[in-house]
Amino acid sequence: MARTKEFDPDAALQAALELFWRRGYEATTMANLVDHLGIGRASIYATFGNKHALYLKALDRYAETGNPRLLGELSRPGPALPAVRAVVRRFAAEAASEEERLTGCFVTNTAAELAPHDDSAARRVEVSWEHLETLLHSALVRAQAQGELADDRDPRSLARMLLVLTQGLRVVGKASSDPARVRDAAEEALTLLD
Amino acid sequence: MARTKEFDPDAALQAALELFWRRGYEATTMANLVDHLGIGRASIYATFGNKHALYLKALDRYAETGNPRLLGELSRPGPALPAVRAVVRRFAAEAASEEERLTGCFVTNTAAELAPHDDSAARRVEVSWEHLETLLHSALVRAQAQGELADDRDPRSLARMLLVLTQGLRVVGKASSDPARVRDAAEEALTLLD
DNA sequence: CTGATAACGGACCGCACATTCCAAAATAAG
DNA sequence: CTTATTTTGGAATGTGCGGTCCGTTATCAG
Repeated sequence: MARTKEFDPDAALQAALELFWRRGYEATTMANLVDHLGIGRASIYATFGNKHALYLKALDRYAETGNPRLLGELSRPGPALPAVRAVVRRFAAEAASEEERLTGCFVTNTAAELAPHDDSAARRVEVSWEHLETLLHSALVRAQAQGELADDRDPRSLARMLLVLTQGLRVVGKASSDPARVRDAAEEALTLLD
Repeated sequence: MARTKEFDPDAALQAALELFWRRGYEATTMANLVDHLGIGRASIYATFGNKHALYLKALDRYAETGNPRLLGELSRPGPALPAVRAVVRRFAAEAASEEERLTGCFVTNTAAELAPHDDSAARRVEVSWEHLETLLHSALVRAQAQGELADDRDPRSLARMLLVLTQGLRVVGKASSDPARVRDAAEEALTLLD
């Protein structure tokens, strides 16, 4: 009946995610997207709506595919505390890397750039954080049940503290040149789990 | 010899700071600045250079005048730990407030929005963080000397951890609606000082 | 093969932005 | 008072943006 699409919408969305992730919302122009996705302007609009809608779709995709392996460790049976430590250390390592300077966490970036004046973006950020906090919380509860964590510790506030810390790591990593700073901060926070 | 300025450059800079602080760099237009400062476009350019230079001057002003009273407590003689706790709690309270959603910490905002692709802004952010870390560090060293903090704790990594945490508080506060989250996170982190 | 349909690329549009220009106004020195 | 000098507000400029339009091209049903 009609001509078929010449590009893979899924791959295009992934490419858009990469670009938004690296440069942010405002700094990414439609011309950049046309170049990077390798498809025509009109096709982008026909497929994804407008720039804002495309950004939200990219954010959704990031949230869905965002490191399922690492976070999966948090809910795997067995010792829970090592998984929590691994997640925090991973955040710190990424925050300290040179590459981080240019990318960071897409959710953190969205929180800082869009959340204050964009409700639909803020909602998604909130969902992501809620998700991570819940994952950390249940891992800590499990750790407590398994005797890895003292009974007098509060898993809820520990999870919140780790969540806030990870977001801080990403922000500090964006402008701080000294990798030791984020590493020290993470290790110090992890002593709360001893 | 010539006509005198009709406005106070210092007050104008303060007004520019307020605007940049509330809306960020990109979202603030020169037209907004003209309205808010109450002076003409040409006068702004003649006095401050261009938009970017004005932002940097506003950032410098923020760093100079940024809450000297609160941070001054950190170096005042007497018990040091209560001052550290007060600073962290202040950060948390501001991050949890409704107003925070719209302002946040100007340095944190700059780190997230400009630092990745603006070296001169990144340098100033780095200086501010270095300053806060140093203040916290020397307060903790003093606390240790005065027997308020156990000798086996490391003031350097504690200071770094608190610095990263405060930045995380500001970012999370920007998009998270639950004030308890940042409050719990801060209190949990402060138990590291017990 | 044929025609209806949808995707394609690139030209195009209106707008908003940062920056500059200019004529009028106001000041201070002589 | 006169004149040189600077400020001032508003108009003008040029650029780059997000979004749309349209002629062309490819696909599929019959």
